[in-house]
Amino acid sequence: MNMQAQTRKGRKFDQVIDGARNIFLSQGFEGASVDVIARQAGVSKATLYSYFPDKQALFMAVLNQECDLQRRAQMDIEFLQRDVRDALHHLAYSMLEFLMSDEGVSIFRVCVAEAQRFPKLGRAFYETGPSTAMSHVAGYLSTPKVGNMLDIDDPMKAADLFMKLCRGDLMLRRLLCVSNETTHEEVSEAADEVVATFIARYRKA
Amino acid sequence: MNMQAQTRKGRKFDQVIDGARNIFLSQGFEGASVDVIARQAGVSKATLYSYFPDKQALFMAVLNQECDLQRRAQMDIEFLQRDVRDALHHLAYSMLEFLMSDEGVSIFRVCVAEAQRFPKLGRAFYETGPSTAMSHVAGYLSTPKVGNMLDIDDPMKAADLFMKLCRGDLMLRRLLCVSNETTHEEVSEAADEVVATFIARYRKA
DNA sequence: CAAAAACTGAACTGATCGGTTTACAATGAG
DNA sequence: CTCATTGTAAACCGATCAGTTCAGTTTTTG
Repeated sequence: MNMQAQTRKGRKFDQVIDGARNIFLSQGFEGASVDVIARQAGVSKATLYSYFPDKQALFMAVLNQECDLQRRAQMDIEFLQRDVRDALHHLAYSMLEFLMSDEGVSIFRVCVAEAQRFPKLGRAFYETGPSTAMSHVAGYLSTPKVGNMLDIDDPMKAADLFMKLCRGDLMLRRLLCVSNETTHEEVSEAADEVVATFIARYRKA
Repeated sequence: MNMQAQTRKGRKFDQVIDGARNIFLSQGFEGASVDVIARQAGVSKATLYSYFPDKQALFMAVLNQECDLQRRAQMDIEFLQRDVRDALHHLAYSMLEFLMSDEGVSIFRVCVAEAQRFPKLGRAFYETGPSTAMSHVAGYLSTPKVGNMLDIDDPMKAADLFMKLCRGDLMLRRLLCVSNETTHEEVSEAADEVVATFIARYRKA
């Protein structure tokens, strides 16, 4: 009967999420007023509140959608086939691209900002975001192919290192709005550096 | 005539800064109301506004004081004397201790949170905080003593790596309020890991 | 002591915000 | 067509907040 599997409740649901996403990511949680979100979404405030009980629930919905998207986009299986060095570079590059993107920076900023007064949010973000990513990396690092080249005893610790290496001065400057532009060359160079350091740490003795 | 070198303007100046520090670091910038700050400082709101033109200026004053304190506390020269490995460990340990402390986390959180709507703050924090620290580390890494043991061509890049290595999963969990407790052993272990990786990357060929 | 400077407490302004309500219009399925 | 669902616009509520004002008190200073 229904073309869509489930129209959540009404036709405007997606508009609301999209509008909220826009405003939240550019203004933060406190900075985003519900009136502005409703206007941006092209929806009345009453409609918005018929979908979500309050502002926090709306924010959580946006966060979940965003993390889902990122998770899906990451980790195309194809790269597992490549040479380990190439695969690591690809992995570092795509992770850096996300971390440095407007979306990545915004969502991280907002979650860190609100974590104290809204702990459920911090935890949700950590688990659907960085923690999941780290597990994926650890999974790859446990592969026999990697085991041939590197001597990794604790894959989670190694994955932590790998991700640490991606979060450097570049990202700090972005988070703090010191410099807002980053070239693809800079990113690729940074990815080189990540791989070099990672292999230096874990190469076979 | 005056016992103190300079009483800035009035007697209550320090009270105001201290009170503001308390509230800002625990509640964030938006979350801290000026009335609450004044009450915490034991000062009338009128007095507070006689020292600072507005809430942002007050926050900047707190930030500057905080970064000054941390800068002064860091980098005791004594550690330069030690064995390089020990010195690096000491450096990593004290940096980690600060990054994981309530103060360190709070100030970082607030600055990241407000950087977008208050860019001057982000820049000020970056420069008096992480950037200065990185320069200090780079300075030490340029030392002949270090040069004897490690092969560092670009000290700033190396310092960036060193600091990256300090900002791992542990700190992420703290920032996002996933886990609020960290033992000294965990920190010391993390410092070991920092040093091991750093030396692996830069040891002489 | 006397005058100037610093401070107080409380009321007040003007604005914003999250969330609710109400009276009404558009939509869409049977 | 009919009627329930879904949506709208705007007023409204109660609360909070940054910043000001002012009449009066305390502290400092000379």
